[in-house]
Order: sequence, then structure tokens, then C-alpha cells
Amino acid sequence: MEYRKISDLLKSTEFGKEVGVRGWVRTKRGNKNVAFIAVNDGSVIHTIQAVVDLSKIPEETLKHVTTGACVYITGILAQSQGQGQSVEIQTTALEIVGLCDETFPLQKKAHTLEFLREIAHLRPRTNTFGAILRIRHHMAFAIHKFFNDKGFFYLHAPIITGSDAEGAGEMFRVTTLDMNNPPRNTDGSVDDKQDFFGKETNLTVSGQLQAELAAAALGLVYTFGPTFRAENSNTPRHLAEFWMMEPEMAFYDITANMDLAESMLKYVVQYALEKCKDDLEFLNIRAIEEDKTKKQNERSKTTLLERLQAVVDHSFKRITYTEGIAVLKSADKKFEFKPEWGSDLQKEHENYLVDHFGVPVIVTDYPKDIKAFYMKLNEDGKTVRAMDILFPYIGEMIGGSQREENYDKLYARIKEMHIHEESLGWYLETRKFGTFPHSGFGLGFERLILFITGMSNVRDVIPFPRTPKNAEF
RNA sequence: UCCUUGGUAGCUCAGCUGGUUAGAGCACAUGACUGUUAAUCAUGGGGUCACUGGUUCGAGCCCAGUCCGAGGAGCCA
Repeated sequence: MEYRKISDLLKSTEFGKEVGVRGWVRTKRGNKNVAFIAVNDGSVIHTIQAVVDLSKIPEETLKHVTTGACVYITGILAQSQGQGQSVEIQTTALEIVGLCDETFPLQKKAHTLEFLREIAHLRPRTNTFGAILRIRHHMAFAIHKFFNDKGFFYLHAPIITGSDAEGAGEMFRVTTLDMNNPPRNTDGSVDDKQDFFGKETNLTVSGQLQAELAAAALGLVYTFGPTFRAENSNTPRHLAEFWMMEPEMAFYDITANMDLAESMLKYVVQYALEKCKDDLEFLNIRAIEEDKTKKQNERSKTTLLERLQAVVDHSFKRITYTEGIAVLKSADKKFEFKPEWGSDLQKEHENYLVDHFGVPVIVTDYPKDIKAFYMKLNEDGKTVRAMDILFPYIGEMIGGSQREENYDKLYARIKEMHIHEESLGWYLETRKFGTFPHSGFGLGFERLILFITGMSNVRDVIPFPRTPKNAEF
């Protein structure tokens, strides 16, 4: 007898063969003659039904088959006599490996996502989170596959950084100093020279600058790893610890950059539609059910599966920031913030643009003053070669740019923006020694998963979310 | 961080204008039932009304503060 994955057994036609499954009980039903145990092992969203003849299995054993218990079940694979499933196991042996008493918080009913966040150590055992975690895996794999197939090299950017000038937000300090009694300089400031690295260090907020260094040697590279922002952001789209994927391409201009980003997104969405069918169908129904609880005007006009298919089928709309502002100004809608050339697009503006064009929108050529120092200046001297990809429900999915490769212009920009140039000497040297045109972008992985799964809070698409005032589990 | 909103049984929620012993469904326990599909039916146990203080003859309900959650905004991915 061989233990098998439920995903295999549900597809099997080896009726009459003895098989075994190992997993966790989702529900038990029955009467005094027969019991039905639904078992899930995580290999698929579905359960397999084990049929137990009560004259063969002691009642004492069956008593401990409770929701959440871990069981090993052996039996004969058979075509089901019931309606709900095609395959089932006629149980010959049943072993309770892990008891689960009535204090187990997951019940045979729907729970709110808020409650499940409080029991994040148990929520992978729900259908919803099982589906999300499987999809999350497949999406990470699809990203690696996409880039590998295109000849990119996966670069491991450092998690600990000594650079304090990346300008992407508040950082988490990394130190081994005694917080209660740190060594101090004569002026009272903390003496970082005595710290582990001999200087102030932090957790990375981006792997981009390191990726640029590697692109100057390997040509096409990407990073994919955890990223940390100590911002006090309390929104459904922000985490203090999230995963970011950042490709960096030598000899790509902004257009090639956009082409790559668009084809990558289409590739991974298509991959999900093909490889995560069962999970997506479950989440599709889940989203429809959830929608019914909302007010009429807040309900979505499309289903999750329709939105995913639409991304694959349609080209993204590409407009410049200046054109975008013009669209917003002529819009038949009152904005809380008036669209004005020079100020950043507000959430309501992004939403309007995406809604207006009905497809993901790539906005390019933003005013230089609202973008990062490393973006390439356009001939007009006012705008930079930035590109943001805006998605329905999500907002900014990708942010990228062509990089400024001219040493003098980049140096001037660093000065202009009062950035600590000493800590960026190594970065500037890429422009000094064989500088090259290049581009790249950053993709927030959780935001991608949000879009793919139809969930609405990033805290529900990462196993153990870290947010302000919350680092449980 | 700001604005809005919420915290009542293990879970989801009701609780009227401040008035007797705080309710329901699910879950759980016991029993019934010859194949169930979140099985069904009957019976039963289960409460620091987030916390602290105040107003009142009387507070789940009113007031103040604190903690925590959610939504929106900002920051961003």
C-alpha cells in the first residue's frame, strides 16, 4: 500500500486498488451505520471522501475524527455512490495521528478574514488560504521561469544595507548595540563605529541600486526578495515586510522596459489561469459571494476570472503624465484633489484613468520633481523617463524608469535633491566606468497576488503579515 | 500620522428611548437517523458586554481616556 496525494487520487481511475491518504479532517458526517470523512492534504483545494462502515471501524476511533484532526486512512479506491464527488475511499483502516479538540478555532463555516488574521498560524488550513498560498507559489515560480527563459540572471541583493540614501522610505535599523546603554561619542550621539558593521546599517528598501551594478556586467538581471519599509502605513496595500521583484536591463530604453513589464504581467496571469484553475475557480466564487454583501454601487462589474482574462487579451493603454492630466482635467467628474500638472497623481486620479480606459494603464514621463533622483531626464528638461503601471483595484502595480546614465547629470541631480553623495560613490562609479543605457522596474509581489486572487488586503496574501504594531507568529 | 467606523458566547451577529435573570444561528456535548455533501432533527452546557474611570436610583446602551481591529487619505510597491 502506498500513501498518495489527494490531487493524484481525485484524477485516478485505479478503482479497486488499495491506497492511503494522509491529511487533516475538514468535516465528518453520517449516521449510525456509515460515516463520511472529508480529508484535505493541501495538494489541491478539494477533499477526498473516506467512507467508513461503522461495523468495521470501532466507534471509539471514529469519535476522535474531528474537524482539524490529522488522520492516516487506508482503503479501496472506488467510484462514489454519492452525488458530490466521483472518487472516494472505502476505508479499511483509520489511524488518528493528531487529535484536535473542540477548542480548534476553525469551524465548518465561513470565518471573517479579520478573524483569520488573528489566527494566522492556522489559517493556511482554510480553503481560501490554501488556494492563495498555492497560487503565491506558482506566481513566484512563473516569475523565475519568465526571466530565466528570457536569459536573465537571478541576483541576490543584500538584505542588510549600509546605504542610507536610497530614498525609498523609512528604514529598519539593524544593530547589535545594547539599546539600553549604547556606546556614545563625546557629543552624546551613538557611536556607530562600535556597532557590528562599524557603521549604521538598515534593512533594504530596494535592491535596485545593486541590480544596476550587476546589469553593468551580466546585462539582464533581476532580484526577488524581501523588502522592508518602516513607514507607518495602515492600508490594505502596504506591508512593513513585503516581497519585491526588480529586473534591471542593460541597453533597454523606456519603451523596451514597458514592453517587458507588460509581457511579464501577461505571462504570469496566463500561467495562473492554466496552472491554478481549481484554486482560481474557488476564489472566483468566493469573490462573487463577497460582492453580494456589498452595496449595489460598490459591486464589481466583472468577475475575477474575467478580469484576469482581460489582462491577457488586451494591450495596456500607454499615456504620458501630461496626457493623463489632460484626461483628468476634461473629466466629467469632481475630484477631491484638482488634477494639476506638477503634482503627483492621487489615488482617485489613478482609479479614474484605469476606469476610463478599461485596461491597465502605463503612465510615463512624470515631472522630475515628483520622482527619484536616478531617473533619466528627458530633452524637455522637465520630465523624466518614468513609467508606472496602474491596475484596476490595485493602483500602482509596477514602478520603473530608464536610468540616468550620464555622470554629470546624475551627479547634478544628487546635489539638487540634497542626497548624501558620500554613501553613493560606488553607485556613481557605474556612470564613470563604462556607463551604459539601462532600465528597470519594481513589482510589488503581494499586489500582484492581490490582483490574481481577487483578495482586497495584502495582509491576506502573505503567510504572516508584518504591519505597524503587528509582528505575531 | 490624520479622518471615519467598530469591539456583546469559541465564531457571526441582534440587543428598542438607560429599566427585571443579556438573546439567536453556527460550533461543542448527549440522543435519534441505512449514502451524507458546511448532512438533518431533538435536548443541553456556555458571557469580566475590550479596558479604566465617570454620570445615574439603575449603564451592554450616555460621557472621558486607553488599547486593539477595519475602511478612506497620505507615503509607496
